[in-house]
Amino acid sequence: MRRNPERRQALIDAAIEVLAKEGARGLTFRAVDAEAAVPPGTASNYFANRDDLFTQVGGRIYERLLPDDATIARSREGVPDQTRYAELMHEVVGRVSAFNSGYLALLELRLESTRRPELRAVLTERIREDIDANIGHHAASGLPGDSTSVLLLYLALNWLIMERLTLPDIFTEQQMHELVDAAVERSLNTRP
Amino acid sequence: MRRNPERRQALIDAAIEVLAKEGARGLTFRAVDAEAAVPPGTASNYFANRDDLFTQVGGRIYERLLPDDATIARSREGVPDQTRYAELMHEVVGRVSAFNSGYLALLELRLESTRRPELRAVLTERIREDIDANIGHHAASGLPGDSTSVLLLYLALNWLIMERLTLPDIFTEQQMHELVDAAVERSLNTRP
DNA sequence: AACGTAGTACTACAGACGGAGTGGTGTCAA
DNA sequence: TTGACACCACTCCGTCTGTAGTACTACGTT
Repeated sequence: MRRNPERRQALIDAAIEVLAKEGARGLTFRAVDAEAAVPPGTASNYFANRDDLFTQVGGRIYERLLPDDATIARSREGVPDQTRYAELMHEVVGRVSAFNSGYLALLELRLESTRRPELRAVLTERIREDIDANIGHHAASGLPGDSTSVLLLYLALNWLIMERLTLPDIFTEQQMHELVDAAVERSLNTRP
Repeated sequence: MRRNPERRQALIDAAIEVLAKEGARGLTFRAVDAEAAVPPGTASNYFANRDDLFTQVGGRIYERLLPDDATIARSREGVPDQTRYAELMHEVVGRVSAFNSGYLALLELRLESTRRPELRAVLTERIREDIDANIGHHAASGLPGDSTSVLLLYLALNWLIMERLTLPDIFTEQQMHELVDAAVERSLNTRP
């Protein structure tokens, strides 16, 4: 088990690409080696077995999907109102669906987690953290809408991205844009 | 290419189970043969190649996820109000997540459709039909809420089922129940 | 009722591919 | 000199597709 962190990260990034391109079953040591353009056998030195590979990718992939520091900083600027919030959500949807392979890989991992308890445990933890962070962030912003609003938004936007990435002809760009706006609007403007 | 429709259907059903259990890459002729408990080589006689197998499964799986006639009949009874509508949505979520392997198989197919244009075409058509039917059905019911409401509900419920099937520990049963209610409520009670 | 034919179920096999794992070699740094 | 690491070669194993060939069954014909 090798310890070179840069190389390990590069291998994990390669694994994400492989997941998106070939699916979960296609994620093998050989495929990762090829994708990362390292000599065959390298990945085998960094991960004990395929299970370990899945788990490590599951642990890191969420970090790659989160906004970078610059984006976070920008998100804290300005007055938090509905327009601002909608902009943010567009940013999230845009960023996540731009990192195409990352989200597809996450979907593959979710399905694979049906068969791998360790992977499921890792993903559950990461995603719960993310959801809690979103709820907390929203509460701190002082905008209307309770945690249920945030969750409904979370649900809708996730499937919207899913739809865009897997069956892009179902909705037009225009429709998707409107759906994001509508989701934000209805999330914030709740009836008593 | 054999023509026995019952046997073909049985093989497709077996393929759905295989998809859910083993993932898209695990869907092979041999695996289908084994799942359907028929001699090896049988599936190979019913589908020209793997691509054909995927496409045929994609064409049928949606039928297995739709409500049966009895459920449709019941759904037309009673006065259409919000309570009734919520019941219906609970029925949908319950039915679809009860047919566990069917929905998982559909998710696998969606991901696989990234790599198979024919499959993508089939799925796109089926899903668009379903969405249009839902919008039409809702419009005919006379309940408040426009097509955007229906779409947002569609998005949220789909991801909710996804969450329940792949990472069941993210939300409690209680939470999921509340989310369905909240989604219906907010979908119907829109602000001008 | 016997027969023939077509469609289908089943079996077996050939050929090929790809992946896991392992042991070994060269190299660089402490 | 020793240890960690990148890199490479090789073997074993499992599995997949496609096809050829045989056995069965149902049905129509005479």
